[in-house]
Amino acid sequence: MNLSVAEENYIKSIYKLEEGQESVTTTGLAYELDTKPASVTDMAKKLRDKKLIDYEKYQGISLTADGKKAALHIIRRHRLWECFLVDKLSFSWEEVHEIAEELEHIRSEKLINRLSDFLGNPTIDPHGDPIPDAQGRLGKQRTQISLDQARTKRLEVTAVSDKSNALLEFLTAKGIRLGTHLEVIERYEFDNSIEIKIRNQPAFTISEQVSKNIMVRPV
Amino acid sequence: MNLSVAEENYIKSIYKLEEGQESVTTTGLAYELDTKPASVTDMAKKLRDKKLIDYEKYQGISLTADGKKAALHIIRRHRLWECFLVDKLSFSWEEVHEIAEELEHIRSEKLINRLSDFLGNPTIDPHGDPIPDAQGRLGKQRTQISLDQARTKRLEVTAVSDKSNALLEFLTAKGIRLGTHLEVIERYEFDNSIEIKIRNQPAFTISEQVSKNIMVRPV
DNA sequence: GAAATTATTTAGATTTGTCTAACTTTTATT
DNA sequence: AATAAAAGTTAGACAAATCTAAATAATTTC
Ligand SMILES: [Mn+2]
Ligand SMILES: [Mn+2]
Ligand SMILES: [Mn+2]
Ligand SMILES: [Mn+2]
Repeated sequence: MNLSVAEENYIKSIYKLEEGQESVTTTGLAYELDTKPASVTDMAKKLRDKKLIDYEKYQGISLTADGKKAALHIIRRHRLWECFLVDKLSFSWEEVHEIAEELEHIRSEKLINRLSDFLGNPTIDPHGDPIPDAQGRLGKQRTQISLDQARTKRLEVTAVSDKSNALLEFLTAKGIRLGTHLEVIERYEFDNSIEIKIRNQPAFTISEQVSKNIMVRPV
Repeated sequence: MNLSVAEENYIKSIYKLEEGQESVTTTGLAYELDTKPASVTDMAKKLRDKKLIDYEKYQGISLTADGKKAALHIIRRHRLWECFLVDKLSFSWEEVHEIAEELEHIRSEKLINRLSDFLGNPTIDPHGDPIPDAQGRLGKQRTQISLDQARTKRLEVTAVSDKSNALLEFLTAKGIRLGTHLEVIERYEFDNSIEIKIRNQPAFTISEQVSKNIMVRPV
């Protein structure tokens, strides 16, 4: 199956929406891809013809087994390139998503497997997301929850859900990276903001919007 | 100036043909790009509108200064990616052209300059071709001539003109690489074939077609 | 220098991916 | 249940890149 760049981007976005439990709607996918609902309907028909999605009009979209497999291969490429950019070319984690968005469409099995070897076959990308293997399999992920739901005090940052520049730059500024250990000092019920402390640095407060997008595990 | 993949491929091919002294004709460019003359005429109008080429109907095509600059930037990207594939991912020189043909279109100044640094700012690619700098300037090339025209006996291979799989695999099989030192034993006038010797290995004969595509310098 | 051949351009079609505007279906509200 | 609002689809258009077939220009051959 040889997919166009546009088709690959759709498949990847559908996977992302499905992953977030949301049922995939025409409008939601249009928003995700920064396009119009009419365009989504058109593409949905095409992807259905290629048996990559199940789609009946007015009934929403879901990936078939083939579609899911395709998605995982694109995600593998995306995340491996992100690793390359960060580990080898010293890009920061907020810069890589955009470039990987293009690199992920370079089609060569050999290239991507060599790249993986060159990087030491990493299993998570610079944002803490797991990298599928050459067969498109995801290793079982470590249990992680979002910081706003964590109920223990001492936590380690394992991933970031939102990859926007805005959030990633904010986290960098605050000294929050993958692997950062933090301690919850206080939770304020009023606005669900959280006061946290990193090592010996002075404590500071982060909003619910931020804490929802930081994934952590107890430590 | 934001160019499409198709436009970039045209610009690069025009540069290549101009470089080879040939005047750039519609049919010649169509052949080079594996497309049809009618398509070339269409694209020629578009590139003229963008002021990248001079073109008047029936009068052939030539790059403007802007077009030449654009070409050199694409060539820089192509050749740097080739270096990456060979030096870092251990691809062989006959495998890299095709993949670089896609990678060259990834648009990010920062990416390509970081890549260049990562590779140690190489000045020649795996086929012996010079790599333009970030400003699109080519360093002065070492004087080289094709093996069929060389008049001295002891020579060093500096580049290969033809990048086809067929030739590159042949050269690899014969032990001819960039930097290989060879000695001309005999030139046969009948078919312009040449008998050569590499180090202590037994001499062998290569055809004019091959020797025309091997660039050398006296040593 | 006229005829034949070759090169180039144009006209009209096609595919892919997108859009707007109009229409239809579904869902929410009263 | 009727109506209003939101969500989704269709119809028709457009731009990019390509093609085939037909027309035209340039070049070569005799
Ligand atoms: Mn992409
Ligand atoms: Mn990522
Ligand atoms: Mn290319
Ligand atoms: Mn090369």
